[in-house]
Amino acid sequence: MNSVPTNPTSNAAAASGAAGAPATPAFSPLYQQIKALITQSLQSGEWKPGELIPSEVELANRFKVSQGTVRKAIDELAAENLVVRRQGKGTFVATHHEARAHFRFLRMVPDEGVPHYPENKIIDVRRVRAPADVARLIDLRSGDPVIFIKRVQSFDGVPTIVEELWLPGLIFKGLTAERLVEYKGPMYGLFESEFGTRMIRASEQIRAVGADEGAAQLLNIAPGAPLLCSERVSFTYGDKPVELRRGLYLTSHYHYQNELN
Amino acid sequence: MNSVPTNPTSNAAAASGAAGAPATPAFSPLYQQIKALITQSLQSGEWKPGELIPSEVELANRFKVSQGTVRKAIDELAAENLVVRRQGKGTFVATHHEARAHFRFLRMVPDEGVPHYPENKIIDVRRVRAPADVARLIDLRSGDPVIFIKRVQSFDGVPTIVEELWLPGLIFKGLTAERLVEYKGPMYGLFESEFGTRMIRASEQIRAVGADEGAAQLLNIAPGAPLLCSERVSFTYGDKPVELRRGLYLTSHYHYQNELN
DNA sequence: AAGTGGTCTAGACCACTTT
DNA sequence: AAGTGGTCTAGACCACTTC
Repeated sequence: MNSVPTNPTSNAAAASGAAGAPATPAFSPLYQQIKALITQSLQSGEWKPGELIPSEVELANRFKVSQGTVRKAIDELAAENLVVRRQGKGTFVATHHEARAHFRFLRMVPDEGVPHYPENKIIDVRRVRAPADVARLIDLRSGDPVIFIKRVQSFDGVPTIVEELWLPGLIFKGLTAERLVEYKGPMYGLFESEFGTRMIRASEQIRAVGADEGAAQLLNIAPGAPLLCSERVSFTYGDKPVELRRGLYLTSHYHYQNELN
Repeated sequence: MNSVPTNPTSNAAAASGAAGAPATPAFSPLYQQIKALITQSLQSGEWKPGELIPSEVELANRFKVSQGTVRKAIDELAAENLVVRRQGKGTFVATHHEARAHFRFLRMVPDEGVPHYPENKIIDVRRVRAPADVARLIDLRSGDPVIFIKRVQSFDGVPTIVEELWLPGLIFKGLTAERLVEYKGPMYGLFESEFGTRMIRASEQIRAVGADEGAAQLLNIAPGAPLLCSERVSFTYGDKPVELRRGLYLTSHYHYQNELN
């Protein structure tokens, strides 16, 4: 990455390219460099989720650029949900410990009535070796240690979601079944608070399948009944995949809500 | 809406609120007003899909504001996919007649290989009266004239999608079966070119269901086989709903791809 | 060379929150 | 009153496209 210039003109000078320099150096706009620096501070934990980051003026002084340039950098981070702006207060590191964040990744909403968060029942937690398909998806090697979690989520007492999670063992080393059972709220909140790993985006593949025996029993439905089947890979900073989640969703009274923009 | 002030200070003056004025007038930032004016020109067809809109400098002169303010307005329109910026060329009205737009609304992609657009087979086209549930969703009254379209879409010759579309009869008056059959490419392209109605966003509800007799026959599968079931309402300018689309998707070799950001 | 969008700066003032 | 993000301006220069 380019270094941040100490005066406004040096970037332009660099961009013009001195004789003998590589043909196509990876130049980027100043505000992108600032954005990368701020992202680094987020990733390193210099500012933790929920905390206030330095003001625009302060960051502008620190990086020796104008406030407008810092502003543009933060604008993009806000658009990517990495930070949250609050007028008069400051800019905060985004966190999964907020109602507004809960339904960004959980898209199941009731056919009638207002969305609410499901209850959580942990079925199984194990330390195992990664199967080939799992390893490939979360950037590990076959046989690497992973944590396997199985759970059922219920809305108003009705079991609706069966999920299996695969997590890199190295990152989530201290994760215990007890902690998972006692924890209320989104698992991403737990990951962020206790393992310093914040999920920032996810990629999901959705299919329809017939319920297998196991799922049918857990969801209290007939085997073969149609279920939504989701395979999701979640990414943390640097587009690093750190979770594979396979879910079966009963869509009799809830549905997957998606906005196409 | 507020009128655009002819000098930079008048908006601030208005925002401070004269004595005796309503308590909470609906003031909005200048750039939002400019954005609304540009959107109006898009909606009215002053600039048609694919066309170049006036340059930032020209718009700034027209509206008597600075280029920066126009820029911020256009930035938001670009973020909402209403226009497309191209450096050195200008800003263009977005259109569905582009490869890049095709997969914004069609989320079915192959499990392996690169996404491509399906072939289209029109099964039925009728002018009917809107059932209550359809009318409610696209902002009509029960019994209002609607156009009903049924079609099957195939990837590589394999029928994969059965869709039923409901369109307000008033807006799509001249729509004929012949035109639909001969038209290649996304239907949204046809709607935009020939009916001046451009879809700008959609809201989708997804479920898993068992195939009914009709769908099973069209998709060449067994009745009861699991299918993705989507109900989508599409909106044009002003958040006006103008299409209801109900689809059944066979997800044996294709899946619904979704990015959670 | 001229025109377009893209970046960067500097300074002013506003709206909101806290002290 | 002081500090924060939000808006708006004016001017400079850059990168890209077209003539």
